[in-house]
Amino acid sequence: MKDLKRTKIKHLLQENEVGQTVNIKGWVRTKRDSKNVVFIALNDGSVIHNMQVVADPNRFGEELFKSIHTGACLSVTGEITPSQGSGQKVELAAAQIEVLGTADPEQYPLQPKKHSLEFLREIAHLRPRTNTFSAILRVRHAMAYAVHKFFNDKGFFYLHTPIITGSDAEGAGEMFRVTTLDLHNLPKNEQGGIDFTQDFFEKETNLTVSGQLEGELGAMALSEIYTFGPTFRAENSNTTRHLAEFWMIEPEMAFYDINDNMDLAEEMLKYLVQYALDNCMEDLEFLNQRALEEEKNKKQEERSEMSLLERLRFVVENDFQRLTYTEAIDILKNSNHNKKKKFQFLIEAWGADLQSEHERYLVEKHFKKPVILTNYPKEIKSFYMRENEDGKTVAAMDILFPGIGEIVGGSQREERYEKLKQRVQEIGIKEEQVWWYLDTRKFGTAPHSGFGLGFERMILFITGMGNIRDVIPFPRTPGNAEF
RNA sequence: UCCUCCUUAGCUCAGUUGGUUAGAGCACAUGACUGUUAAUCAUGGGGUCCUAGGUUCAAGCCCUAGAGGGGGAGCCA
Repeated sequence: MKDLKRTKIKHLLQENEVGQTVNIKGWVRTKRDSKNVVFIALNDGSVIHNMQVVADPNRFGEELFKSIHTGACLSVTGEITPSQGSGQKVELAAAQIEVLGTADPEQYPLQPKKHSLEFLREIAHLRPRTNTFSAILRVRHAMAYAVHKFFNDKGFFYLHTPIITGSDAEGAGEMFRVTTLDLHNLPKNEQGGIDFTQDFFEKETNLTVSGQLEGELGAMALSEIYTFGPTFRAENSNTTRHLAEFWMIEPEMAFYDINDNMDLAEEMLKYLVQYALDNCMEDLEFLNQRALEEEKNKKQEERSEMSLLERLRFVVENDFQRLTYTEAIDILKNSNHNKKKKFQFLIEAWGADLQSEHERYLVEKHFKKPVILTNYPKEIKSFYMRENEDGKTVAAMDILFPGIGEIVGGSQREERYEKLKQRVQEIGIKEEQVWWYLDTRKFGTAPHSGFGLGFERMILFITGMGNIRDVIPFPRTPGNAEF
């Protein structure tokens, strides 16, 4: 009996195994005892539900159960039987219980009760053992898998772009420096600056803030590629939607114009949501319930009109609203919100960057659905975006989601050599930094497009969580790199 | 980085106008209970009131500074 292979709880709850003798291993969620019977809810992370272990205390002796508390790890062997209670169909009648690891209840911080997310962040090494975080991590896994499946099925190639980069022209924010120099004794060059020729790469290097530029190199050979990897921003951003280390998905496609780009992004977002609905329903139902409980603590006007599951279905079933920046400015300028001066930043003239209050108004109040904004003024967008015929806007597109804001940012890339070179000069990027990027426009250039999707922002939307620190196992934010 | 709010038992929180020995629920321990569902019932232990300084006869409560955390803004994905 000792050599019985472990069975996952997910399997036992799905399949009819009544009468079978099986072994399960997992962590104790709760223990309830009375004189003649002990119930232990055991969870192994394979599924959100627990297996109820039923044991006769007279058979095992009192001492065994005194060492079993919430958090302990057990190996239990016994027969799967129909449950007499109403909470579950089957349960495990224990014949053998082995304590693999105890959890001293005076020290173990997790209790069978509701904990605040703030407290759980302080014990991020243990929070995967809660229902909420195990559900999030399973959904996160499923989404990562679905990203690869989506692109693979479309014939895109997964391109591994570098994490250490020697280029600081990506322009997406402050970078983390990578060096092996002795920080207490830095070598100096003749000008009195730091002599990076003595560094590991013999030049300044940083952690990547985007794989896009390298992604374009791949698209100019393989036609359609995507990247999916960690990205680093040393911005001092303290918000519920920014991390210093996050995961980004960046497809890049030759021969796609801005409209093809939007179609792909919308199709992908819908695919991911549908995949979660098809494959993660038990976890989503739990998260839906959790979100409903949380809503009760909010003021009436801050509550969302739809539940999490309703929001997910809504995204799949409805087309995203597409409009240009110029149209958006008109809507905002003529809105009662603007006339009654309810915006902190009033919309007055064309050319201003949209504040998050404006984006929220468009998505949550005006259209009440995901919005794709296009053709922004070139002054407020990046150098590599393709200039439109009007000479003042670029073929950019941002997808805005309710509650999250910008979830996708993309554009048709400037494929004309002279135009791109001119923009590089205007912005003040040194040509020797991006010569390889300019080469793609010199040799066999082609119209192409791409976008970036913040993976954690997508997980925020799908799980209904409110803080990005709760949808990544070990969040990195300013002042915090614990665990 | 800016604005704003918070910090009291392991956790979630109450604590009146500044006034005696700082409370509750959960958790934990002990006991009871013939099948529970975050079990229930009884009893018990558990406190650097974030830190430092100040005002006062008297500070958990008022003032100053600092630390940690939440929310919002900017930057963006």
